[in-house]
Amino acid sequence: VKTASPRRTRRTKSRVRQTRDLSRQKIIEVALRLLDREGPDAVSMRRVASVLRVTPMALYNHFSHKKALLRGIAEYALQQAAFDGPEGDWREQIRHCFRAFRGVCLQHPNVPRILEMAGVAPAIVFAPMEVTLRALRTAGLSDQNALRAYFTLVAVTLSLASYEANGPVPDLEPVEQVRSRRIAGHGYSALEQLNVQGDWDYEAAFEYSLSLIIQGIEVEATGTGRKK
Amino acid sequence: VKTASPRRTRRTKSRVRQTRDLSRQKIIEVALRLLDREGPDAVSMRRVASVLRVTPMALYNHFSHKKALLRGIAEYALQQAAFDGPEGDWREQIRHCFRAFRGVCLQHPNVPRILEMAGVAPAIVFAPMEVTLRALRTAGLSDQNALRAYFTLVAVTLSLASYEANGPVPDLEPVEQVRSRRIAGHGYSALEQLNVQGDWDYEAAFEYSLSLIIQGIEVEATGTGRKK
DNA sequence: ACCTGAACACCGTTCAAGT
DNA sequence: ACCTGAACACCGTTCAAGT
Repeated sequence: VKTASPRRTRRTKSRVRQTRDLSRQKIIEVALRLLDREGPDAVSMRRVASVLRVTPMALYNHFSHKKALLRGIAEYALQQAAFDGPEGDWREQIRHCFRAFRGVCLQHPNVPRILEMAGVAPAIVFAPMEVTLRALRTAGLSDQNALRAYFTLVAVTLSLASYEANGPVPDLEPVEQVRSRRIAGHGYSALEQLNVQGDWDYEAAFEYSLSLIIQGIEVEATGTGRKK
Repeated sequence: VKTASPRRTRRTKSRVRQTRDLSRQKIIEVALRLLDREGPDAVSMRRVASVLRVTPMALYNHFSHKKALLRGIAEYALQQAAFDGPEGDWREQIRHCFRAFRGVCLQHPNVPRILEMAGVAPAIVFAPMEVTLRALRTAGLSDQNALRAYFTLVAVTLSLASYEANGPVPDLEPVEQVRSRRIAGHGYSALEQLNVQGDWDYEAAFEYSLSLIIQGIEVEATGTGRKK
C-alpha cells in the first residue's frame, strides 16, 4: 500500500533507456553502501567512481552535480519506507508514517545528515507529507496548520534519528570539557541535580515526542487550545 | 539575566593569557563573519587564515581541528541569546527561551547548519536545556520527560530556522521536477488539492509548532493523555 | 550518449623547523 | 607558546577529446 510507485513507469520517448537508469541505479546503490559503511565523507564523486571502476567524470553523465547524487541516495533509501499504514484513526496513521520514516533513518543512519544538507530534499518527502495532510484533514485541521504540523514531525523525526545514529554524547574535547564545567558552575542547578536513571532510550524518546505533538494537534483540533 | 556568564572568568595559572584568548576570539569573529556572509563552505581553515593574514597552521594553536572552530563559532553566536526570560508561567518561559534561540539563528542563518553538523554541540546548548528543565519541573514533568521535551523543542527550532534561512523551496532541478511530477501523479490527492493562501509565514509556523508541543506537554503533565 | 585524461582551484592536516 | 613552509592525500568540477 505504498504511496509512491517506485520508478516502474515506462518512459515512452526512447527504447534503450534501461541502460541509463540501470547505471543511475548502480551508482546510487554503491554510494548508499559507502554512506552506510563509512559515513557522509566517504561519499565523494571520486570514491564512488573508483568503487565502480570508472572515471569520476563518468558520474556526471547521470548526476549533474554531487548534490543531485545525494538527493538520489536519499530518495532511494526513503522509497523503502511504507508511509501509508492500515486504515484507522488519524493518530495511528501519523504514528505509523513517522515510525516508518524513523525506521529507514535507522537502517541508513547517515541519511538524515544528507537530508539536512544544503537543499537535499528529494521528491519522495512528499509521500509522508501526503499521509500527514490526509490524516490531519480528518482531524479537522486546516491545510496550513497540517503543513505546519508536518514540518514539526519531520524535524523531530530526522533530528532524533540523526542524534541516535551518531553516538549518544557529542563528547566535547577535554579542553572544552573544562570550559563547559566552568560555564556549568554558574547556576546550572537543574542540570546538576539532573535525575535520569539507566541508559537513554531513544525509541521511548521518539514515541514521547510523537505523543507531545499528536496531543498538541488534538487540543488544537478540538478547539480547547487558547488562542494567543 | 543571562544564564551563562560569557567568558569573563579569569584564568589564574598564567598572566598574559589575554593574548591567547584575544586571538581565539578574533579567529571566531572572523569565521562567524565569513559564515554569515558567504555560508558554511567559506569557513575553511585556509580562508579564515587568509583573512587574518596568517598561515592556516597558525589556527591550530587555538583550535585542534576544524570542528573545534565550528563549535567555537556556534558557542559565540549562541552566547548572544538571553534564554532566561522574566519570571512567569512555565509556558511563557519556554516560549521565551526558544524564541531567543530562534532569534540568534535568524541573525546568523547558517549557525543551525553547523550545529547540525557532526557532533558540533557547544557547551552553551546546556543553557536552554537548563531553562527547559526548570520550567518543566514546575509543570510537573519528570526529568526524563523534560529532557525529551527539550530535544523536541530544539529539533523544531533549529530545523525551522534552517529551513527559513535557506530559501523557501529546496527547488529540485528541472529533471527531477519531471520525475517528481510523475511520482506526484500517483495518488497525491491531498497535495494536489492543497489549499494555502499567500506566502508562507515562518514565524507563525514556528509559533504553531511551539504551541503544539506546549499543549502536548500540558496534556502529559495533567495526566489527561492516555497511556500507550 | 557516454566515457576518459589532464587540469584548475580548492580542501584539512602532519611534520619539521624556526622564534 | 606561537608561527611558518613545504608536503601529503584528498576534494568538486571544467574542458577538450575520444567512441
